[in-house]
Amino acid sequence: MPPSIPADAAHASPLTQPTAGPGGEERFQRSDLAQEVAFLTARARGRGNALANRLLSDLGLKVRPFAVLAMACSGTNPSQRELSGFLDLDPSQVVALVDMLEARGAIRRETDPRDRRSKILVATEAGLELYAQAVQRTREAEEQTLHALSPAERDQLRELLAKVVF
Amino acid sequence: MPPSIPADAAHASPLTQPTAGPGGEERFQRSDLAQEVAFLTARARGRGNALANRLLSDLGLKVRPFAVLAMACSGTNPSQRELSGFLDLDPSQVVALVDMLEARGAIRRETDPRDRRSKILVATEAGLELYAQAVQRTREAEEQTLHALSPAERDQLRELLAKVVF
DNA sequence: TGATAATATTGAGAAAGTCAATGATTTGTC
DNA sequence: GACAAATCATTGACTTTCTCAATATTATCA
Repeated sequence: MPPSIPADAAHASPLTQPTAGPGGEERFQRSDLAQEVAFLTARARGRGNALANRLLSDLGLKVRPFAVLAMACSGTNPSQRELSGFLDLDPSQVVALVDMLEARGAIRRETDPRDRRSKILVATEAGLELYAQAVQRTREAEEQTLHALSPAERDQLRELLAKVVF
Repeated sequence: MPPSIPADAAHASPLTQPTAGPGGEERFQRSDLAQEVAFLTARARGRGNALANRLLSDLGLKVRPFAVLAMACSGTNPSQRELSGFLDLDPSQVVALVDMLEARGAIRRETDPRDRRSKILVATEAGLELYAQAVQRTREAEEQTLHALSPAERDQLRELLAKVVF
């Protein structure tokens, strides 16, 4: 067996140290990609989403329906169009989510008297209760997701992200 | 026209001020949901992703393939399994992405001599050039996405997110 | 009044995510 | 050394999510 040192050097045979580090992924943390905010953000949202979905599952909810419910419970009386914009969802996706939550009796559609084309979402009593339960789960998810950050750092992160997206 | 003050208060008829504010979504920014880091993160990644995809489109790339290419170009010699973990993708998704990039001639699979089950990804010359082009696009996307933040704030954000996800 | 635009909705098709099964290979155990 | 169990890449089926065009209803504007 040859000493596993191929002849050419440039970029043809980087098989010299395939799995160098311990066993983890620390090896990748210095890559260009790992420095991109976009990558870090995607990873954070992926992890957070997965955890939140898990914690919400016993309520028969996922993150998306939760967001719609939360807005219906917010007292801001959003229309579906506004929700579509605020939650970055296609109008047709909002329809599906609202259908589901309305079928569960958590929210109601009320046609806006000012503009009878649009439907305003309002929470039912049951919806408010469901939301109260769900919020506990998402708070726990946030707690776990951000456990590496101090309270001050969490506020910092929240404010920086708010600056970015608003 | 009545003074638009419905008889019941609680949660039955919130049709009083459907579209109060100017025209935008400032109205929703004080909702509970808008305070959740998870929501802000999802929004940031959604916006950033969409922009990056747009800027990468003339290279025939999207964010996901770009990430795989970036790791193949990183000099860390990742296996597909490692990529799956690092990028939060199902192994089968990695297969599809690698197939595509390999068909384009941007990367190659090399079976790890230390473990002949796993394949290590390495960039070709053409892949390195493609990556160089692509990185310009993603830098521009990051620039635009984070335009509201100062350089110091961008570093802060990067470090906070890194703490969260690593 | 009539033309134009916006809202919710439907439906179709593409893309992405999830999961189980498989062949090849490695690792651990006797 | 042989055998069982675990791991990697891969395939395929399946579900969920995304994206887009078309439509009926209602508003807005000239």
